[in-house]
Amino acid sequence: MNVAVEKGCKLEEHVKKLEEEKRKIQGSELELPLCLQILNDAISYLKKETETDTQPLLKDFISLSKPIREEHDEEGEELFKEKKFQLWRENDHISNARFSDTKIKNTLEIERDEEKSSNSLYMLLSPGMTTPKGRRKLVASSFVPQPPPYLQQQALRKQRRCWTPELHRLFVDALQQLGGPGVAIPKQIREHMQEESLTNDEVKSHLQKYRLHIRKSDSNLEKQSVVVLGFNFGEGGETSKRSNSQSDSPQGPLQLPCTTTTTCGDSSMEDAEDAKSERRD
DNA sequence: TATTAAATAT
DNA sequence: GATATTTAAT
Repeated sequence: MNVAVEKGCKLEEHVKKLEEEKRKIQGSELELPLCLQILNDAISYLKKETETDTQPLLKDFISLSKPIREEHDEEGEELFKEKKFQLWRENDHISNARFSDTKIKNTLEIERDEEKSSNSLYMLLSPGMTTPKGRRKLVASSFVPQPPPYLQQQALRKQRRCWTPELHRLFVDALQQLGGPGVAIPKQIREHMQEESLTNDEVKSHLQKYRLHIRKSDSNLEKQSVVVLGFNFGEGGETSKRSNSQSDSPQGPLQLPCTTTTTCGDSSMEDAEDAKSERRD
């Protein structure tokens, strides 16, 4: 007859303990946002439970008798697996990392490897939550978790722009019109190209690559002339790495295969040399 | 596994 | 806007 009362007392006691712990970590709210959230959830759940005096489902969520462990060792893993809860890093700097499809895919692959034949609950990790060995540090919930909407949003990565030869041609033309790669700025280039679908960022990225290529060509050229002048007596380093007739030598075109698998042909930086003579920094 | 184009962050 | 870093394709 006292069973219910006893249970209620235990729950209340536990709520008090939780609230006490909550107070303790409230000072470190920024460092432990998730702990706080978990505590809040647990407390409100427990409170509801004491009110309604329903069968405590909480044991599925948190063990009342044992403290929560953040780390677990091999032996304890099985037991710990039963108490799963989802932890998303929200305010952590790591949350800046995008939740790319690949990451989700990789995580699921890890999951599959680890729990192949078990009753398998997906345990998605937010980026950076694995140990160096790839083992999980924190455990996920007992339902199949979905990243919260804001993380799903982050998962969307812009589709790759393919720089077709024509597009590159436009780009180089624009550069020439605008005074060369050293002076032209992405916004002007884009406007000059009059390619509606292009964004400044895309142009910027392409320009960066273009400039890098020029720089690389320059330094190769310098090294070559040093060798020609007979000053390079040192180790066979860079210059011996490729034969002089290679097509990506400063005089020749550098093929930049387009990464898109389908329709895009080769793009190339072959005009880099032309433009080089025009640039003035 | 290394290279690198393109995207994204700083 | 420039540069550094990350992602993803090959």
